[in-house]
Amino acid sequence: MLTERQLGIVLAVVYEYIKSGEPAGSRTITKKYIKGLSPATIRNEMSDLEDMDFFYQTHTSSGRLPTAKAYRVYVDSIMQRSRTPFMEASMLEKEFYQPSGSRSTGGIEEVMERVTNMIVRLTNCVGIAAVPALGDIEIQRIDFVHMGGSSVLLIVVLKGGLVYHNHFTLPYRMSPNLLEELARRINTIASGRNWNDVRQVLYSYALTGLEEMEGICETAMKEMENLLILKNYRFFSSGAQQILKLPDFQEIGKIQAILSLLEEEKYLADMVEQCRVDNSLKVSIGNENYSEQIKDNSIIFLPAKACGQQAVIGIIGPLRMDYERSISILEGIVAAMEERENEKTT
Amino acid sequence: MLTERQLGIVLAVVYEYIKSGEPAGSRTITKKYIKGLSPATIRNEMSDLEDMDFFYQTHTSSGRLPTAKAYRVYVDSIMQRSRTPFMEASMLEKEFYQPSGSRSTGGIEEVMERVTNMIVRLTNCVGIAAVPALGDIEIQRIDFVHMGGSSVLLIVVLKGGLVYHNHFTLPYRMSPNLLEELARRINTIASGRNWNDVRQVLYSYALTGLEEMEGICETAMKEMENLLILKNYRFFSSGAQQILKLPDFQEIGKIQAILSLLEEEKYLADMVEQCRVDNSLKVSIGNENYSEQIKDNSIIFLPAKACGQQAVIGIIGPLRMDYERSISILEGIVAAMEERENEKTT
DNA sequence: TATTGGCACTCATTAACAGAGAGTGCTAAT
DNA sequence: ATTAGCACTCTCTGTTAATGAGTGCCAATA
Repeated sequence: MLTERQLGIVLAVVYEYIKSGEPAGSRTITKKYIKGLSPATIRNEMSDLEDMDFFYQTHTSSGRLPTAKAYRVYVDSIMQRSRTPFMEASMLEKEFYQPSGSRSTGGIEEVMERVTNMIVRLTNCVGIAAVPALGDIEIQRIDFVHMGGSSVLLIVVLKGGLVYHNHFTLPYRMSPNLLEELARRINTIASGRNWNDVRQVLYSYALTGLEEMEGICETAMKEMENLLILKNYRFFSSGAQQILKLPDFQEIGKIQAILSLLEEEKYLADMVEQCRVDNSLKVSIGNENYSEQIKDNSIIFLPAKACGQQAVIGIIGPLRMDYERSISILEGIVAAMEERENEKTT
Repeated sequence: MLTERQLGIVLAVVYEYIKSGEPAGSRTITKKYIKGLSPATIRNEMSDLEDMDFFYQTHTSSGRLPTAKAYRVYVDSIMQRSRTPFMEASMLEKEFYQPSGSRSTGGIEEVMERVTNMIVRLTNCVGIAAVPALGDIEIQRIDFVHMGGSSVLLIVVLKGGLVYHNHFTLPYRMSPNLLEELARRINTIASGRNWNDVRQVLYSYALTGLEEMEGICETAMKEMENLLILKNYRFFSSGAQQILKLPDFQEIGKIQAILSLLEEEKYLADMVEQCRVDNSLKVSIGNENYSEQIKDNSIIFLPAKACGQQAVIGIIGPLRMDYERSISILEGIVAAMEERENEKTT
């Protein structure tokens, strides 16, 4: 569909624009990328490519700007050729081991936080990390804390150290002792398994011999369901401050788009889900995104492992981002995380 | 120090600027606020007031803009005269009772979140809520969750339902049973009291009969100290998105100032502390703030009560904010919170 | 002595205009 | 198929002029 030369021009224009931030003109292309041809030839090709929706112009005589379609071609070409591993990989490891205070260990939450911070620092874009599909993660412990009256605090600890908690009210008062008994029963069954596996059987088991507590059990179960299923992912992100410095985000509207994206989470959740099940790198460019409002942004997600859990790390940045660098940085971090995982288990 | 008329002019200029956003000229003042005098007279006064540092001009022939000093005079005058209670108070109550899903109750965290959201919605500024001085809050429950090996998850539940958790590593491996025993002992002593009261005695008590666990106890105590003392306040905030819409925040730099203020927290902590001990409304205007970078912002804090705990709610907004409205909204929310408190205990 | 009217002056803002520069599209020549 | 040449378009910058809001100052006034 594209000739060799056309492909070269597309790649050149995208590359030039990523590096310089300026629209690329025919002259620049002949000088820097496709030597031996005259600007006029390139112009003709460019005109064709514009018809094919790879380029656009801000005005009739400006240079060419790549469309999302062109970025897609560019990213695909990057992914095919082998990337040079991120050079500062050694720094990554150090980062992981350098304790952020006195406590050098830390559960999955701390790892995720460090990862996002690292991404922000290295890319100046917004870093994201997510632990997906809570229902699939082994339950470590469940606790009810009696807060007085019929008010109860539910705490769920998942394997890897994710902690969720939520307040709820029981249909009637109950004694702390009964509550403890209930927690013990639930723990006996649920601990070591994941919620999806036990949700069906848990209710009847917990109730055995405590039939008078039916209402309470039901409420408690519903609450756990809320915590683990409705909140399907746990997102960590940072760097919203950083992007304010980027030239691509000098418009308030764009910042707003990103902030609301982070707040909504549901669009991200879709992509994270895809990345997780396919277990492969995902790049979503501009209007390929689900949400209209972030059509000026690109999102990259990569599967990773943290504290024995599946996880996904990624980055949100401008359409015009250095995809090659971003991807190899993410790959470097995933590798560092992997290494850390292995070391832990030995 | 200021004549009656001068005071009137200062108030008029601030008021006019808050309402219109435009610098106030001498003519406007005579037309809208101080009738019966000619613009020339006002000009003379204004010139004097500019020398006294109440006004400044963007250029030699622009209208007058209020300085922080003028805002201070204005705010002081507002605080003296009685405010009309916030009319939409009924809406506030509804808000509190309207459940945000199916669960209508909720611990202090949910209350704080609702409060900040309410502030944002009503003022279009950044809403803040803080639970201060964790060391003073009664401890409800302490838990250790054994995460395998020597890795432990510490969970602390405070009265009102604040939950803190953190991972740490013990100096050597230990059995889950011993860990449970330790937790039980600590709970026996600490539960129902605050950390400041028990920190001294806790260590020796917990150790009695378990001398071989000295290292573990020490680590665990240090970890609790970290959680409760180093993190002296728990801040909730929202609305960073909203302010992007405000005309005062069209400059990226200003947004950045606010975001970093929210992230650092330590400047806010000082003010919250003051507000808490004095138990009174605090307004910090522009360069009265500790931090240089937020000299274009004002912060208002008001003491409040939530779930039996002392709390502080507040708002961060532009220098040019509607102080009167902001304050009465905050007062309205505090009143609604109070009412809710009373209802709970009956 | 406090107030006022009058006037010159300053500065921001806007529009209109011209020239330079970058880049294109088209056409005719190679 | 490629290229050189040229007209054309559009942005960007700087200049100029007109407008208008507002001040500062001074002399007149009550």
